[in-house]
Amino acid sequence: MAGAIADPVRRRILVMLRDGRLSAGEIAERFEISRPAVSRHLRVLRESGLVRDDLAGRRRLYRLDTGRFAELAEWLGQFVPASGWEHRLDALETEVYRTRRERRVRDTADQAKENSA
Amino acid sequence: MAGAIADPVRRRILVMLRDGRLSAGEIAERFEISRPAVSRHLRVLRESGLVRDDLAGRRRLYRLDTGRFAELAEWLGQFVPASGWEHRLDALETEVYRTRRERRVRDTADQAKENSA
DNA sequence: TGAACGCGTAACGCATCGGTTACGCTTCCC
DNA sequence: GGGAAGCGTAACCGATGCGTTACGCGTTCA
Repeated sequence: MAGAIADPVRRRILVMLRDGRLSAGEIAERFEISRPAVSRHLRVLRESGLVRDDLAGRRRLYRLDTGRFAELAEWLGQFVPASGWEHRLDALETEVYRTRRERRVRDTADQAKENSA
Repeated sequence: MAGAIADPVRRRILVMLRDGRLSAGEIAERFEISRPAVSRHLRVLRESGLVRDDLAGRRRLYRLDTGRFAELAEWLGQFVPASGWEHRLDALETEVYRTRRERRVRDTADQAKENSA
C-alpha cells in the first residue's frame, strides 16, 4: 500500500478525490498523460484499498477510502515524537507500554515524599 | 520521499532505527541480502532525509530524522477526517490519562496497605 | 438497432529499481 | 608500515513500473 502513494500522479489523484467523487474521465482530463495510463493508476489505487469505485451506468465513480489512510498514518506515527495528532498517537502507545512500570517507580517516590512530610 | 518508504527493506530499517542508532554493518547483518544492497537502501533513506548519518571512525552510524516523518504525516493528515478517528483518539487519550490517575490512587492505597502490614 | 460514449485491458518499448560481484578508500591495530 | 575491518561505489543484469497505441465490451440514445 505504501507503494501506491509513491507515485506523484497517484498522489494528485488522491488530492482530487479529497473534495468529492470523480469519474475516471473527469480525473483523466486533468492530466496530460493518456487516459489508459490514468486508468492503470486508478487500478493501483483500487487494489491498494486507498480508493473505492462505484459503477454508475457507463461511468465509474471514485472516492477515497479513509480507513486505509488511518492505517498508514498509524504506522507513520511511531516515528513522529513531537507534533500534532501524530504525537498524541505516539504518546498513547508510550502510555500503554510504559505507564505500568513508570507508575510504580513514581508512585513509590511520591509516597516516600508523603511519608517523610 | 514517499518513494523511500515504498520498499519493505527500507521500512524494516526505519523500524530498526526507531530504537536507537545502528551502524551500517549492524543493519546489514539483519538482512539476508548482500551488504552493498543494504548500503544503497541506506543511501536512498539518506537522500530522502528520513535518516541522518554520523561518521564514527571507520563506521557510520545511522539514526532517524523525525522531521521528515512529520512532513509525510502532515500530508497524510489531509485525508483523515478530523471528526472521525482523530476525535475518537482524543477521547481515548482522555480515557488513558483518567485511568492512570485512578490507578495511581488505587495503587497508593494498596501500597499503604502493604506498608501497614 | 446501430453509432457514439466511457472505461478498462493487452501488447509493447523504455527507464528505473533492486539484486549481485568486484573494487577502492579510510580507519584501526599488530 | 601493512594487513584486516568497515563501508561506499561501479558495472552489470533481470524484474518491475509507467508511458504509449490498439482494441474490446457494456451503456446510452437518436
